[in-house]
Amino acid sequence: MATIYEVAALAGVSPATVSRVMNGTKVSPELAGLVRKAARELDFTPNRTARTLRRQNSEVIALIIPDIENPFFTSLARGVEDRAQASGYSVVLCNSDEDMGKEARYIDIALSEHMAGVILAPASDHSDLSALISRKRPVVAVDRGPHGFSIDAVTVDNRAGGVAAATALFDQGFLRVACITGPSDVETAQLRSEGWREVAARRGDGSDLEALLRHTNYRVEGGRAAMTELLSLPEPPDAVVVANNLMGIGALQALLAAGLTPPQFGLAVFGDLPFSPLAPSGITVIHLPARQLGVTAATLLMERIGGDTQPARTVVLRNESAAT
Amino acid sequence: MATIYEVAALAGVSPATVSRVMNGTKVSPELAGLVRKAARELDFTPNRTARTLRRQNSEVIALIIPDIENPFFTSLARGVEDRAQASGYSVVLCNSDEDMGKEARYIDIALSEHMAGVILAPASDHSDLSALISRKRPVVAVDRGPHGFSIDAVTVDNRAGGVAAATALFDQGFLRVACITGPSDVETAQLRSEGWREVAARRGDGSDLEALLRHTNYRVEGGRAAMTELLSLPEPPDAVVVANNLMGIGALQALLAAGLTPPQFGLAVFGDLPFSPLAPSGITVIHLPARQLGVTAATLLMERIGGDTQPARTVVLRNESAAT
DNA sequence: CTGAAAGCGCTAACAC
DNA sequence: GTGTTAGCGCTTTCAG
Repeated sequence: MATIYEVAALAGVSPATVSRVMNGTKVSPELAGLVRKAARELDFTPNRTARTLRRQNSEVIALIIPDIENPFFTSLARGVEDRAQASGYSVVLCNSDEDMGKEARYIDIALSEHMAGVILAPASDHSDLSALISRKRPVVAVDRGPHGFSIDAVTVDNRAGGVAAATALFDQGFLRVACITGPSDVETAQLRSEGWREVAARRGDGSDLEALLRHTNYRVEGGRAAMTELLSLPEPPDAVVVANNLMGIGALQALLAAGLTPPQFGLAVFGDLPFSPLAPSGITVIHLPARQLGVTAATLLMERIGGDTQPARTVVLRNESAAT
Repeated sequence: MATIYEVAALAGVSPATVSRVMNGTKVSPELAGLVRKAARELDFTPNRTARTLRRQNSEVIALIIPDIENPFFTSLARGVEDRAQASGYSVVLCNSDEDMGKEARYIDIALSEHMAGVILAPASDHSDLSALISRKRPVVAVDRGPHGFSIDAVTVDNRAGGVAAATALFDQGFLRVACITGPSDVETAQLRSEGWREVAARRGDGSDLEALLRHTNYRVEGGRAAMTELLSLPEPPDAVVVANNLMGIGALQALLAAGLTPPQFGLAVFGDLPFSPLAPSGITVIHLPARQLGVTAATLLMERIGGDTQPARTVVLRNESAAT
């Protein structure tokens, strides 16, 4: 792998001049020509490692998400990517798999590779961002708040979404509205179920709410299992609020398997049902602006990378419910 | 950010000793203890950039895929990740977006960050891997062959899949079987449609095959548009082979919109229909072992990184069709 | 077993 | 406008 010195030698100039033409600093056209020719001949690729070491920063940002197989997060990733590319940054995607250990490892990599910044959807409420903070690296939390750390964040109003979902179901005439939500140490899971609880406490049939609440993983199987469980209760619910897209699919599978087709059984889901061949009918979906979350997070990050030092901001995006 | 020198000073040893402790080389227990204590106190994180510059290689591999929003590729990514993590490597995911320009940029980054290797699903037949090859970096192509470059590859038998798909449809009694495939410069798209053509030429009703073939992008909208077009033909088909999962969903949308429910209209799709709430009935799916493709590719890459220099291998995974 | 010192390839003062 | 040179932080001979 050719170095700047070899290029310099071939072009008959100093390494500094080569560096200058590679970086677009002013150099006389003749020399620039020679350098470019030499670089081409040697198939020269600048060594980013060396450059990063010297400059103490790179042009790549890390995006750490908890589930790369969830279309919500890939869509968010597209948003981040598009925005970052527009500013000349590349983004590398890291899958924490809802695991704080893996998350910590990726944070470590981002840090020690001197990446320009990181955007992350924390794997848990206890995610440790202190390494990022203490080294003053630009960070923004997305989808889930940065529990206990004072950094930029962009989320949606999950509690309001929970309220809207439950309200929609009660308005449709259902009486026993259950709730399937995510892990109890994940913010979105808590808030969404809290929204549901608030409404259910007021409008429910007075039965024990905790019996109608299920915490599970944010996956298809989790939703299916929880739904199956709820259906086999002595007094089963007649409707359910499901806290994410994947679990929504699982719940729907369980319902259909039991011969219950919405709106025969009430169903409200957070996030769009991905890749549905037909517009889901009889299902209330709380639309989550995934891509926009990504774009916004990237925008905030770019500002921080640019040197913005104002106090941490939290931006809350609107999520419209769309009953269908 | 603390350096090895500061740790050394605090521990009263040389930088070399600190380095040794951090890397697990033999050091007396007393010194090792002192070093670890100092490192902890200073919240020391080794600088990977410097290490990589010095060692000329890193412990991260790049995975470049053409569409991060396609569950087939995210599933493949999980396979790569799991296998790589098992060997102590981290993987960063790059989305080429079916764009050779972006792809080239990511290859460049992988190269100039001295990543240990790269696995990529080429954006096109003309993808330029020469930079990787000439620098002798470990590379393996996955899902799509490495057109014209002699490197390891892992694929499925796409032509056979096309044959199986078309055959299944004719066997079901359909007479005019059309085909919706991907971009004409993408290998999988070509091979899958070739498989179809071979069968259709033999068993079709003798009408012009090219009129029944559509090339489009590998996306939902592409599939939907192409299906709509086919349906509006003077002599529309009565069945269709669709070359990927996303287009399959689009095609299904168009069919349902037209009031045509499989198996009323024949449908065979490559790749599992993701996140389907119910097992698709009346649809033939050619199962693609996405995760396994990833695992296998990562395994080959790990071998190459380990120094294996045998001639380039191509491994072809089995893809079973499952009519349902 | 430990330390000194020479770079890895690049950039950025600082001279000229 | 261009060249010289001193590092960025780490690993790794090479001595001791």
